Amino acid sequence: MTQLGPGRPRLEPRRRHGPTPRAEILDAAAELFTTRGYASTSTRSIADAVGIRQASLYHHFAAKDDILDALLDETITGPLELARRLRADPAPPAVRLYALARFDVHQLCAGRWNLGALYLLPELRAQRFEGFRRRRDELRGHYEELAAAVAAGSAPPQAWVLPFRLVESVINMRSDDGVAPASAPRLIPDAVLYLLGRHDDPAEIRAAAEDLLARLES
Amino acid sequence: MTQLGPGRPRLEPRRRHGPTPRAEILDAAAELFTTRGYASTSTRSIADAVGIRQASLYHHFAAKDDILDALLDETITGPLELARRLRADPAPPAVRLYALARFDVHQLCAGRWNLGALYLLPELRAQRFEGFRRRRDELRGHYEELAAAVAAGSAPPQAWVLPFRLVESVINMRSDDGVAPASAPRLIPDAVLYLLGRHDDPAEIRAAAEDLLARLES
DNA sequence: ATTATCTATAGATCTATAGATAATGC
DNA sequence: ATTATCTATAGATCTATAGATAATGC
Repeated sequence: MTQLGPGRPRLEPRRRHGPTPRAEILDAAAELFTTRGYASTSTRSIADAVGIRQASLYHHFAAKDDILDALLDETITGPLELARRLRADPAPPAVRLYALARFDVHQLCAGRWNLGALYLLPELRAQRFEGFRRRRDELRGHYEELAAAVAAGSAPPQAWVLPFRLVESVINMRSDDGVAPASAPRLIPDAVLYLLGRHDDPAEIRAAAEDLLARLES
Repeated sequence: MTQLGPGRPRLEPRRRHGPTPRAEILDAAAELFTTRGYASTSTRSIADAVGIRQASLYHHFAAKDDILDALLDETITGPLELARRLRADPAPPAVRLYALARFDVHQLCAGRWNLGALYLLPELRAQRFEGFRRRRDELRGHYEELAAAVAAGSAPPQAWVLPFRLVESVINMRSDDGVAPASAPRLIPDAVLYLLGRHDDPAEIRAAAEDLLARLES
């Protein structure tokens, strides 16, 4: 069949396309966890979606928990690394905040599944996921620090807590509409600036943020 | 023991305080569903939290589904009824939108459990919960209609989709912080107006919205 | 008679482990 | 030898139903 390396051949053809069995499992789990829920998704249904036996999952992950944790880690790493780099960057805070929001919204929209929806799972309150929660709290702290530096006098008091929430809102939009809103990568960062009292045309900041992202990603 | 009416006495003392066994069950389920997840909460654990046997739940609800549906219905009814009344009200759109946001945020904050967190459960995509989804979509439509009427020229394009999302964000705040943010009932409605281009002091609109709510609730 | 509980249990899962098997690669 | 799969299954659930029981209220 489609034998790619060592190991006993599968009985079923490949149904997910990923570079490794691990990636195939993560892709299937991402779909099922986001559309049916984590606890409602059995390891059997993940295996079925991949085209392997239920027990074969355990060659790649020691427990069901670990599949969810791997997905969470994948999604938080990008924005968190970016936020850390932005912290030390000499660009103006408004440009840095715009860049972070734009990157984060794009990633939340671009993925094949709405992985951001996993962030709100009550299951993440368990001790098992403390590592993820801490990383996400750090990301939120970076947003708030940047937003506080950007906020102008006319903005509503405490508006600096809202940019992070506006970015998260694309998760809800995507969940309600079924597709990622095409306008979000521009609308949300623009709204972030506006809400913080920057009412001038954001074109300049937007362009500077794109340059900054290109610079930091290289 | 604390025998309040007909029926065989419980073996355990009451642990939840509600006017009826049904209310006790809903209270226990609200806590467990929001803190551990819907699918992760067994009917046994709900019964334990109430102080009855697992099978006794089924005297009050025909299925586990129905407990969740009852909770969802409780939370959407208030804002939805208000939004319907506001639609025909002669008050200015900004006052009506402020009133709706203020009422909704207050309810999301005031409840003993963070029931809004249930809205994002992937389980709600099942056919079973279509009724709830439709009611929530209607509420969202009311927000967008009012917001579009309020939006001033300087607001970011499509900003009218954001007020509903800002209101929802108190769910995430409450989930992340563990407690409802005390400032939210003022911050969020203020931010809604600000984001739609109304930058003048919101005190007047706020006062008018309070009056409107007092009038409509009587 | 009606009600709300109880006991007991069927039948269907579900996660994870043990150990066999069929490839590749040295 | 190493790897990725397979088969088989233990043991622990979990939801829902059947039917008994112990109150209240007419």
